Amino acid sequence: MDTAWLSEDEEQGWRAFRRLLTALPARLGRDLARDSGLSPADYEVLSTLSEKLNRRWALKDLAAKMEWSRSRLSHHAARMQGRGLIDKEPDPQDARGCILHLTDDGFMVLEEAARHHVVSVRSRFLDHLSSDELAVLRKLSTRIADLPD
Amino acid sequence: MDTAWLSEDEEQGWRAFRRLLTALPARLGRDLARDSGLSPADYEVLSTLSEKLNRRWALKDLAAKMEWSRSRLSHHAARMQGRGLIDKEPDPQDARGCILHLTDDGFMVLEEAARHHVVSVRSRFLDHLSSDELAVLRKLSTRIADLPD
DNA sequence: GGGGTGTCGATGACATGTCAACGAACGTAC
DNA sequence: GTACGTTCGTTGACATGTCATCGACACCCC
Repeated sequence: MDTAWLSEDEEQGWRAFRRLLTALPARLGRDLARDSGLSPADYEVLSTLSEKLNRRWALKDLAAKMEWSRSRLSHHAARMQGRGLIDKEPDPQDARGCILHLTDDGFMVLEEAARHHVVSVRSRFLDHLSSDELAVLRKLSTRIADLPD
Repeated sequence: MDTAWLSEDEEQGWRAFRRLLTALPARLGRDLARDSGLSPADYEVLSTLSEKLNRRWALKDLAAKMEWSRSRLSHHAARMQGRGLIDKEPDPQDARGCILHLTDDGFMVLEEAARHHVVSVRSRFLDHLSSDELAVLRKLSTRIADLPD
């Protein structure tokens, strides 16, 4: 039904890719939870925060960078604050805003998680691609992700 | 952080692909909801059910086919039954089990949804790939998705 | 400097998914 | 035929995500 008006090649390609689209994130997410007790969302927040020099970021900017809604990040940050991974401070520049920052605890958790995560990404993904395939994948991914929303 | 021990090429490739991994399902899901009022999960249940000749499937078999947990499908099927998209019957072969079947309503909703969905998959994905790229993507997707869990 | 407009983060209602636990029914071995 | 372990679908508690709404504040323009 799904692919009633696709050619045979298109249908097979789309089917195969759709399987990857569900299986790969599920596997990486399971590895992450097992190795570090983090959800993929936790990991994304921590790693994005850690990219800033002072490990601080205004909520709205972090949300924009990750392409999350402010609501989603507000909910998630509250939970992560409860676990001591990040802290929240008032923004001195804007009394409406708030600054999220990675705690030392959060940073340590992230470093340990990253060590495992890289292994996971390799063993479940990168190790099974030739460099040509990776180049093709990168080009096509960029092209499609860059399409207007 | 994420990619601290990846080569430059690996990091760029993985980053680009990760963007696709989140952006594409989000866009297709939005299209689906807008065009048909279905969630991606709804659509998957309906289209998988419709593949059987009699549009009937034991819950456990449907769950296995879609690689869902029985719990997830039980929850989801209950909601879809409430909307009249599917029905639930006792399994004559096994008094523990139940048979899900696509209602006429559900089938009509699916047909309309599929019409739009194909357009969506084309315009957001297939139309932007050469046939060579699609072939590469299919091969690599199959290889990676087929890895053990 | 005051008023309208827009942005910020928080919140509550809701939809969805996971997990562990459960009772009922199955199937096998005795 | 009955006792045992397994499988079935359901359920409840919980984690997570969306959306609409809100009060507080910022910004702009007069």
